[in-house]
Amino acid sequence: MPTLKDVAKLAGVSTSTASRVLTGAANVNEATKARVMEAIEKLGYQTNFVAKSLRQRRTGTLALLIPNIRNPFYSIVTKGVTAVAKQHGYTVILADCDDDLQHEVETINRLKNRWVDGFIIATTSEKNYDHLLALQDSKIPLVLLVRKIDREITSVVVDDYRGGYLGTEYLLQKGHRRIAFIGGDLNLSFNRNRYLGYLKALKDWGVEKDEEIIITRIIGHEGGYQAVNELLLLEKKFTAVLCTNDIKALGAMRAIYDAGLSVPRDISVMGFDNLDLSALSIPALTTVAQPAYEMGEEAAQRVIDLINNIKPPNLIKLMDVSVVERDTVTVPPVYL
Amino acid sequence: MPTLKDVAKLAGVSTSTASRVLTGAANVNEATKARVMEAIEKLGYQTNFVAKSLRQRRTGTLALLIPNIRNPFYSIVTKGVTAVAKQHGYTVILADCDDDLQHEVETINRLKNRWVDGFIIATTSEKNYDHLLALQDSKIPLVLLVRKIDREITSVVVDDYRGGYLGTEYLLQKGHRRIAFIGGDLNLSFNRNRYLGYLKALKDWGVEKDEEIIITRIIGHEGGYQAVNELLLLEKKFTAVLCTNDIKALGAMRAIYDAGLSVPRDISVMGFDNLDLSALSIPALTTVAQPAYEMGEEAAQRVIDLINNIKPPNLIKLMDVSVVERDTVTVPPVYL
DNA sequence: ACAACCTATGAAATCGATTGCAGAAATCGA
DNA sequence: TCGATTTCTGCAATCGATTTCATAGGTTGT
Repeated sequence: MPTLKDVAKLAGVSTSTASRVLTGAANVNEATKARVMEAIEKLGYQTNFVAKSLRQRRTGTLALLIPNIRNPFYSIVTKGVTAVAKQHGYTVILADCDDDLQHEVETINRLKNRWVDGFIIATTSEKNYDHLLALQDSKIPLVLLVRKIDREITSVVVDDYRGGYLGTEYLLQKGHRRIAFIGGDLNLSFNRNRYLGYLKALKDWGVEKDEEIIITRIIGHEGGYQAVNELLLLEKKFTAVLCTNDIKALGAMRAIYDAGLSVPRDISVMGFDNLDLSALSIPALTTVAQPAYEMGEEAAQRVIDLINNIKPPNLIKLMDVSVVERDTVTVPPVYL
Repeated sequence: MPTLKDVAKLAGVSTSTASRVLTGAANVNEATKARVMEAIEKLGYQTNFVAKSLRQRRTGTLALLIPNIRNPFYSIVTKGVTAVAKQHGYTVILADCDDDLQHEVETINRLKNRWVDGFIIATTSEKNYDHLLALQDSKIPLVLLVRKIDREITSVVVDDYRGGYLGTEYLLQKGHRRIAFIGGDLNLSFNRNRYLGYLKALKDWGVEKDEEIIITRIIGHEGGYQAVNELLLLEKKFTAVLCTNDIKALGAMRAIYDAGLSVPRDISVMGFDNLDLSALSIPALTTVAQPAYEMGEEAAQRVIDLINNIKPPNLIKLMDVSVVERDTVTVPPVYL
């Protein structure tokens, strides 16, 4: 691989001048510039980014930490991040933390030593965030994504409260009054907010909440399946289920199907996320859509702004949600 | 951030000695070593990888290029790669090429300048591979993944021929004789091999192939949907469909469902991939499983071996496949 | 014509580590 | 005891770019 020295020699100038041509610095004679360009062309020279990084103390890389890339939501987020990063000439280092806090802490450390210019982090745990505060203190630009903590850190999150509200409201508008809730760990802010949105919608429509058809701490597909089975055992009638993600909703649908009931004729199901697979299920899942791609874009834009010392107008960007109507919600059966 | 110089000063030694302690070089006095370690501890020193990379001419990073991270198959592959990379102290740069050859070429160039130690590439196009040959020539370790080209390059691919054969055989064993085929572009080796496996199984069982129920060049969910609709119009009876991926299979299932028929009672459906979502569909999809995670692991191991000048025993690693029995395949309806 | 000021360029320092070479100190052998 | 060998350490070069500083030569203004 040719170096700048080779280019300079061929062009008959010093490396300083050759470098000036590359960086587009002002004072370079047109003729010399042309000679240098020619040499660059002839040798097929390309800047060595490692050397450049060392000298400039910046590497042109962004780190993106996510809990688990197998969750399709995060692969869409990732695409949004990389698209914007590429536009601005940044390379993205993707780190999958395997839903493990320890892993996350180690990764941050490792990448710090590699002089990553900025971090975008969808943290595994919202409770233990000492490492995030430490990172913030070390002055490396940091943007939190999806998950946020209770401190002054630039964040991009979805309006989960509104999402919970809209999803519930949609069911209420269809005529449902007995709406079961299948959610995740309420210690995570997004789960909690979706739940609060659900409660608020019920309240606004004058529907009494019923603790018995509210199930939380549910994880994954199997969790959704089990939750519905429990609900069906209760013999308490419910005509719709609001799930806090699409995966749980698919598990719920299977339980309903296995019980010999039909979606949406007997029970309507509502998801949350709008993953690709929600359009593929049979019947196709009605769900609250999160703008995953846009969130990735926004986070990347923000971290790049921080790198360039541009302060964002607001610390926390709340992304909007919307209901995507498909085939798992209909009016409730008359026998209620 | 403290540098090695700071450490050396605090320990009262030269940077050379401090460096020797870090790199674990032989001749360092135990007492000095201890003093240096103490200084490292006290300052919280951590090696600067940019400087280290420049001097050692290696960066400790691997590049993983994939066509599209939204394809869940590749997110599993990615996890396999990163797991092994981490074990060996490598950081992975993931590049999503958006199914675009030009994008792939540019990315390779960009990463070359960053002195990536090795490349793992699931190339977008198997036809245009000049850039891959050039990369091979530049002596940077390279492993091809999933997609392969017709040259002497270390590759990790799945035994697609056997996959096509096994899937078909499974249907034949269940009693099916009229098996439709819904496949992708036969110019891609994996599609072609799956198709050839299908033909061979038919032949081995003495079943005549029928071009009319063989549809190729199908893309995605919608493609699978359309393909089945065309097949149903033919009024040629078929009792099973072999799809060359799970997404197409889900599209096929929806078409069958929309036609008022039932899977598997009227028509059996077989997929290929064994994505997470194939377990979530209703009924759950019977499919030919590819060991995506293991392929990622294998590719990472191979590229690391190449970096360390360990030659692999065979140039092309053929990963095994297996049929995962779920609920979309049963014996054909009697009326045939 | 002379001071003041540009313009264009090169020499050398710098980023932060690793490593070849040389030499001091310690150990060994006879 | 003296030379030979081994052990340990430091100096300085190196990786490949960027950037500060100095300066030669040219231009401008008065």
